[in-house]
Amino acid sequence: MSERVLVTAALPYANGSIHLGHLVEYCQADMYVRALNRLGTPALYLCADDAHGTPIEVNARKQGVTPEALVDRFHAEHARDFARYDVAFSNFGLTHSPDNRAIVEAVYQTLRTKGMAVDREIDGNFCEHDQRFLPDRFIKGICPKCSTPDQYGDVCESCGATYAPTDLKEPRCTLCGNTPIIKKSTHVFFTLSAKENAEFLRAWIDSGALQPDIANYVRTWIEGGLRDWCISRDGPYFGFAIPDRPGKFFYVWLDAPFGYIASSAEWARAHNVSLDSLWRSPGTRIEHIIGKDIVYFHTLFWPAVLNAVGYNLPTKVHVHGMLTVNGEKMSKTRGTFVNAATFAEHVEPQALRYYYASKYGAESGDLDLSFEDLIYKVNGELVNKHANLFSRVSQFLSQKLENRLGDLPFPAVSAQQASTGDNSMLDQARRVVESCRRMQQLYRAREFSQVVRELGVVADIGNEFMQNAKPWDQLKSDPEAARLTCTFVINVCHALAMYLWPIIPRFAEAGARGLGCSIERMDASLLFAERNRPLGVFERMFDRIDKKATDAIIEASKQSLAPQKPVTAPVQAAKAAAAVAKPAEPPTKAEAPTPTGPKEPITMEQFQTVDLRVGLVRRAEPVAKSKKLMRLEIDLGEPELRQVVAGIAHVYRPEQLVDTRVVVVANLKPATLMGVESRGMVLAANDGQALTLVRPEAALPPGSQVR
RNA sequence: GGCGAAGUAGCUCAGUUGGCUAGAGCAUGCGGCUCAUAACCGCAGUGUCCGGGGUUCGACUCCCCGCUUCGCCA
Repeated sequence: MSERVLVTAALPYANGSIHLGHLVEYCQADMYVRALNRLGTPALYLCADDAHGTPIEVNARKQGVTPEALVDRFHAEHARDFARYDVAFSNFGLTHSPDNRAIVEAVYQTLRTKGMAVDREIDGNFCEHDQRFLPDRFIKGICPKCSTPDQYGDVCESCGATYAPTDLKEPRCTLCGNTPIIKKSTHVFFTLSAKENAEFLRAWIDSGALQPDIANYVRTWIEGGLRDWCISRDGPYFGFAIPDRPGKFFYVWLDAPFGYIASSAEWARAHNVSLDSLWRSPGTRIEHIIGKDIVYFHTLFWPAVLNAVGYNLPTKVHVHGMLTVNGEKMSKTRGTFVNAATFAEHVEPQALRYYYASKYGAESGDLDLSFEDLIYKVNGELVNKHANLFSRVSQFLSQKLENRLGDLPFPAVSAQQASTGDNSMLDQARRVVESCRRMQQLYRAREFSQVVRELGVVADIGNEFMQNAKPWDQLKSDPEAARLTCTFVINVCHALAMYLWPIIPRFAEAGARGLGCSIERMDASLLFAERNRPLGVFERMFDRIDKKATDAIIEASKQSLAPQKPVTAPVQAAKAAAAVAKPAEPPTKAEAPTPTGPKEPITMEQFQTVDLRVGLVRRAEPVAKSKKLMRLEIDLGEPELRQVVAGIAHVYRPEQLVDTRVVVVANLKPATLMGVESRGMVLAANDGQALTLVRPEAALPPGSQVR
């Protein structure tokens, strides 16, 4: 059997939405896998949602749902987002799965047997109020070095000092604000510090698994001395219970990477092959694609544990840089922290893929997304150069030459020979083929930016050829010469479709349909064989991006993620609400629109001033002394629940509301009804008699926009 | 502080073992074409290759010092 490649992208955490930064990685890996497969190297793209850990456990509890429910919700959302960006996993699993549990338990047993998992008692920060040990990120206090308040338990954002949570001055639990105490607990450690691990890791790095700069980086860690790694956590924790250690769970960073293997297991079962044929097989190459931020986990613990338990080692760990937007770190206030879904609402996702491809190299440098640059690249290259070439030649043939290809003055096989440098049609064909062969190498090396450059060269050959041959002139004296010219250019388009596919598959497929060509294999030896047949029907392939669209992305990102601060102080808010609630509205009774009658038309802009959101009702109770009013606490995806008063108590009972979804006007000015402040309004339909809540049909996450 | 990356035309960048007049795209200017999504083709410029030393017949490329920017540091 031929060699197979397993490509993984890091597991997204199932506690938040996919954003543009995530997509840097998933698109890159997707292009790589698509390219490998079309180059004839079977490749799988494996990923999963990372379901475990304290943040998910705490967040689920806050929302009053089980961690499983929270995770399932994000899993569905992530799958939907990835599909929109043509990120096509062979399998997209979830680390909270039976396969993963079985794998992790077996790994643990092996480590125990080999004496590589040992117990050790350590001090932990324990909150007596919440009855739990607190991870570093759940403790805040004053930095011991520079006295900046409100710093996490591991590192000071102000001076960059690193320390233990116990070093903090005035440490507090971020959940309840109480001071944690020190408490002992027995934990399981993986004996990373054992000599053989350092030796093994040095050898593994020397095998060429890492880019040179990353290899250097990791070597400094090894030479600085490796420490044992704690692989257990105290409950309450959302994770896999450790079989022989009641109350303890496997640390998320132990089971998360095994999610790669568990995801492979799901794929293997569905395709009727054994897991061992993938992960314990000399015929498999494992390639991880990860961000800089998690190099540590993938280059020390992970290979060391794999080595200990006898799985295939990573052949490559490709590290990419972080995303900046418009030259700066993604910022929620600036609107540059953009969710995948938000971007896709305004700009065709393939534009982002093309742009990212034009920036991807094999090195680990950061990648900047400049919206200005995005527009330039997509409009100036993808549309003007590529899409327009398909368009001009297809339409010329269909309008003037019965949509039929002619023959070329050379056999396809002669296009495979080296260019001689003359400017003949054959020689230009050879240049195209040479470009395509270069692209094959570049794809394998993940040098996508150079692929994009090479694609530009090919498109230029097509455009220049058509321009110089002037088929519109040829048409007058020798229509067959014009047909010949177009046949050549169609073959250039075929090459483009074939080699654009890994980057922008739907664009390439639309192009191939119009040409009636196959692009199932990325193989330069198949080029210049398109001749003597009718052409397909041309479809418009891409539209330019308007700056208004990217502006809208930034605007929408500000809105959807800006913390919902009260617009005014409570007292002022009450006044403002009174002002709105009372006068000023209908001019006269006669002119006032009837409830059922049509209202004045409004513009889209006016409508968009209303911020409608999906809300998940957490608590509901009737307002005392009121017949109709119900006090609701609603999750709008904000840090805190929203208190909203709704006139629905005469129709709904509290238990009919809790844990159901409603639609909320999120930016309504606060008002006080019967002495209870209401910050928002729940939408309900009313025909004058019956009243019914407006409810989203699917269980979208709280805070989802309604429009 | 330590480690690392980067600094080349107005902008974004390419320049794999040191070698002929330092390149591409965009933007700008001029000209051409009309099949095409105001697209396409041709021509034209401009650079103390961050600064300063050094090695060399020769340095954007190698070495040292400095400046600036940006990452990472369990």
